[in-house]
Amino acid sequence: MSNTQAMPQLDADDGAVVVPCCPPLTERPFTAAEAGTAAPMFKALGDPIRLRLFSAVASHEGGEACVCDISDVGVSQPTVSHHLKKLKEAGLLTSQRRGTWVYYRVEPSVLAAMGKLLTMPAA
Amino acid sequence: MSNTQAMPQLDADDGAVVVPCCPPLTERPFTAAEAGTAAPMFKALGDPIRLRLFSAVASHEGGEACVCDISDVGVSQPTVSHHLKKLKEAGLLTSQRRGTWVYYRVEPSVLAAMGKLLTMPAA
DNA sequence: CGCTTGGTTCGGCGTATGTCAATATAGAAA
DNA sequence: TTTCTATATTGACATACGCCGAACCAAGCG
Repeated sequence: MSNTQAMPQLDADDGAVVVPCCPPLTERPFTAAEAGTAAPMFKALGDPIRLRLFSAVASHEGGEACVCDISDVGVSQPTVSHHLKKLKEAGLLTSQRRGTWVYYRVEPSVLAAMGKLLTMPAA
Repeated sequence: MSNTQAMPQLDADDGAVVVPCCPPLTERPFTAAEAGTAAPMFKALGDPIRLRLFSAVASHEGGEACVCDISDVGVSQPTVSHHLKKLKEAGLLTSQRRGTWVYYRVEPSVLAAMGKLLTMPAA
């Protein structure tokens, strides 16, 4: 599972496909395919703990944070790890081990893409 | 359930709290309270069917659509109704009965608020 | 090597969620 | 009123999800 081979369209670590995705939600009705791509990103942010973890990483210096810096969200450490994994699988975060610690960082392009989805029709 | 009394912070129809909510996710770590408020909105859009329904309403003329216009998303009629209810409870949609038909419309302020959450730190 | 610290994975448990068929309600129409 | 159409609600079911403790892996240190 944790082989380090080069894999196309995958993040440096593992499982974190980065896609451009979809027009604004208000532009035209989403197709099933578009919804299937975009929904998991919203879903990933749809849990309070994950939202806090994501915000903690995103607001951290350099858009990057060690797990140890953001683990204080009121759940056990395994649960934190589980949620970070979900965020990574949704393509919102990437992870990198540096020595003893593991650092998570936001995927800026995905954040921007989600922002555009919620764009209003030019007022 | 469908009493028509004036209720503070509640939508005209029922259960649809409209809140301004939270700074950008990247500004500072979300508090538990902020996460508890914002997460349900993302959660509501975290299902492909709901995302399509929401997009269908949002992209419809006048940001409003009859249920009959958007029900073709591949699930049964009760399921459509169920998802629309969820979107309403999350404060993303409001509903209004006009004669035989029920019209759903987007809550523009909430859409804008979610967009701001995903704002990047001024590049 | 063994020990300690940081983090992930596993197994299980209780609850939430998505779905449908069946039924109920709201209006319009006959 | 009876009937028909449009939508909502109920009840049941299978699956997904969030959570924890226990066990496990990875890296540094004696």
